[in-house]
Amino acid sequence: MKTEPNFFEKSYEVAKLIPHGRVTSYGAIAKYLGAARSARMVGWAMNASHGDLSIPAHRVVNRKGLLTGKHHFEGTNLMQQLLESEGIVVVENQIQDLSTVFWDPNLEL
DNA sequence: ATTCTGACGTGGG
DNA sequence: CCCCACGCCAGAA
Repeated sequence: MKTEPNFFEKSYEVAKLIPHGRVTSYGAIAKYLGAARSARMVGWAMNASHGDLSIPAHRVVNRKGLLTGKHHFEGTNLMQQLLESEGIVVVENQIQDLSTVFWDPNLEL
């Protein structure tokens, strides 16, 4: 692989480490990986892991708490449905009380 | 090789 | 908080 496999590997690891009922941002993960400038690559990693149900990609949103990636999931509200199923309040693709449900790997780990 | 786009983030206004 | 511009890396056309 040309790119650092550790980047993707860690992305999956962190995603799996996200507690139930919590969410994090791509930038937080990217920063934890040491690639804060490549937050987009985290999203790309999630896309690659899209086939792995063990990776709760629905718990990963952008820093605004907006479900930007819901469009990549099946249907149109699967991501929101999953989040609400975990007790997270979501309105119009926007996570409410983000500061409460937010989970930062750098902070918690 | 060049250009654009994209599950993003930050800084200035 | 919003809007605008730039940076960032990887992949597709």
